[in-house]
Amino acid sequence: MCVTGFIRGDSLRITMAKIAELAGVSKATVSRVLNSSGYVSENTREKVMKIVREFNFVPDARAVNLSKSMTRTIGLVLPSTSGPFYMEVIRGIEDVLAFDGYYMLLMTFEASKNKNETRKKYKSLLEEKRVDGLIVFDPEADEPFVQQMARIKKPCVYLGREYQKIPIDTVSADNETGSRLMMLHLLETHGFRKVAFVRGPLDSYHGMERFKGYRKSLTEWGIKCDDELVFCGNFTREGAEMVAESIFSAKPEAIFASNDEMALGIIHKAKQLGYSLSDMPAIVGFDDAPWAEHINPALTTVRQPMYDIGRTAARLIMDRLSDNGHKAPMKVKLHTNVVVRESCGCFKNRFE
Amino acid sequence: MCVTGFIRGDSLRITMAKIAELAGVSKATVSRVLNSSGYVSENTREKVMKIVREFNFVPDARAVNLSKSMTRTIGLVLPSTSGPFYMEVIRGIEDVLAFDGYYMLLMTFEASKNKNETRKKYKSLLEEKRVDGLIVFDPEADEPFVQQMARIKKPCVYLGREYQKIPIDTVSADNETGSRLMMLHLLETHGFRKVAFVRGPLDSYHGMERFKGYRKSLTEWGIKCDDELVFCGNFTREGAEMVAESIFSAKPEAIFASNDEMALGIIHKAKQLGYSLSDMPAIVGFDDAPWAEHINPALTTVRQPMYDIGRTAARLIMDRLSDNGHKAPMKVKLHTNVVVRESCGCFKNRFE
DNA sequence: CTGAAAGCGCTTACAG
DNA sequence: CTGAAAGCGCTTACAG
Repeated sequence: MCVTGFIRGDSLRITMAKIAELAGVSKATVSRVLNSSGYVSENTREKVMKIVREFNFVPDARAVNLSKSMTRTIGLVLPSTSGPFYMEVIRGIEDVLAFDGYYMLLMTFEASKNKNETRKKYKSLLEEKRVDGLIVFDPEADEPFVQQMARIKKPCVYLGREYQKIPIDTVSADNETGSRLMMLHLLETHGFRKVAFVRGPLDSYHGMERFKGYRKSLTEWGIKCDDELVFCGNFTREGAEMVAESIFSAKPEAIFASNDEMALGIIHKAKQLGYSLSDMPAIVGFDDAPWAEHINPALTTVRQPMYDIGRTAARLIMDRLSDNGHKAPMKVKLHTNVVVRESCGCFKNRFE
Repeated sequence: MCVTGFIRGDSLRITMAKIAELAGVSKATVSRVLNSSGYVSENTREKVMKIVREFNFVPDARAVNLSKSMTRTIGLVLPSTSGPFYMEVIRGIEDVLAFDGYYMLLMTFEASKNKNETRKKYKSLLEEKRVDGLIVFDPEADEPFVQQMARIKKPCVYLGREYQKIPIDTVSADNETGSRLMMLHLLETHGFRKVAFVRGPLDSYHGMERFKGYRKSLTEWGIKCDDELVFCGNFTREGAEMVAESIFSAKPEAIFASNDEMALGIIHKAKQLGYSLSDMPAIVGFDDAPWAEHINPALTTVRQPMYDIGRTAARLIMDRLSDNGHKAPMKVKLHTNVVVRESCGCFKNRFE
């Protein structure tokens, strides 16, 4: 059986109409066979499947999407892919999406110069129905914008912040408490009293949260927050190396860098300045970067449950998609925890 | 002007037909305005845009895709997201896609148990026209399967391998030459003659390539390839730690682990066994993992240009998409290079 | 159990 | 410069 115009196995231009014609049935029947929906006699099912296989026919997803009014795709927006742990978020999300047969559209802020352009772009992902739902990690998005996102009334969860006043799903880790847990370790376990803090960029939401935790802890312990012990960084290693000397000259017992990159820079500088591992002040970070356990001394830091954040967010989206019930927005908050290694002074110099 | 059934700003159920009706023109005209295609009088353009803005109308991408017969989406398939450098590939690809206004659909092997299932899935991405093109990093895909991919006759580039006999675009880094460059460094610069090699899983294509480079170098230098110096690993740190002791007892001058994870495991074990940094044999890796420069000693390793691989692949796809010329498949091969740090013996113990 | 027909929401020649 | 109409390739009540 050779039909003019088509080559077997060439799925390029074959459509359901052709399959129907060749099988001697209607498009509706082919559709039923392919979707296992409605009744089809075993006989015609066979007949149809034979042709389908012969031509390796695969329905056009764009047409299916339009008809069924869905896409089986979830958008994911991340600040970057190179960050230490965004990959964990992706993994958490993919695990649940793959299970439900959904696809993931990935977009980052990295490739574009203008953040607001990127925001417009991810917003339209939802508006133009290119995705059924959206997961966004954009902690610098301001409230009016997030309000707009909420008004689209499509499944959308923001990661990393709570936006308490906005009716939108969020999943975040408690950065402030993370800071406080670290301070607890430094103040209680080690008995330090003079703890320096290296801030991130002042417009960073998480940087702010972490700093708040530091200050509140000091207050709780009745320690005055000394401005001389608070330093400005920009979350980069280089930036931290620049201020490292002035930090050292303030003679702190411990240095709390608000991310691991900066902690690394400070440790590096300390070595350059001739500090040995044993007389270096305690230096701790935040994030638990993939290399944090490998550096020398191994870095004590705060870990955010990135995988769980991704997983929880994806679950939330899937729920919204199936229930389509108008449940109240959820504000999920996950725990951070301190990963104790060597750089705080615990287990110091195990192999030396 | 309040139209029944619609709330301003509610883009949920408004379609082009409604916009046309409200603006008192035809759908065709609205389409022309929105796409800036064909002639439209300034007057009607204004009229239409006013309504469009008022209702925040965004055309349904699914319908556009179906009509225009495209999706502006490229699929990307990766072994995992947690690997050391896949993120670089993503970044390279995204940089060019974002520039051309394309979207990226990401899929990994990680979330699924069965590799062949995943292959079927990414193949259908192209068949069902969910994406316009596909970039695949799946070095374990066998030739018959890749043949099938080639026959789909849609833009598709395979990363990491050449598949010389198959007419399909590929972009890969030269792993074998990478190994040889490393061996050159070990043999020539350091004058080592007794170099152990730790293989990856035997079914790994890259593992094979790297091993070949090792053997060829030895042959070239007239050194007999001693089986006693070749060890089996599985690309994991734990696996390497298991064989580390037997490696040491063979007393090699240098140990070439065919990836960084294994090098790390061996270094770790060496420390545990009491080796000091100065009497440890040279230990080098492959991949340049993000933490490779941070460990102690800093790891000498081979670097693949992952960003360039991604970028090149995306460019290739974009070209295919615009030209739609039937140019011959391209086999792009990029260079690897040795990153010299401390673990080979160069700059040993700078800060000690 | 099966088919004719309308519909999903756009685009694009073709007339005028 | 603009509109009527066909088309993209499916799905889905509705009849029978």
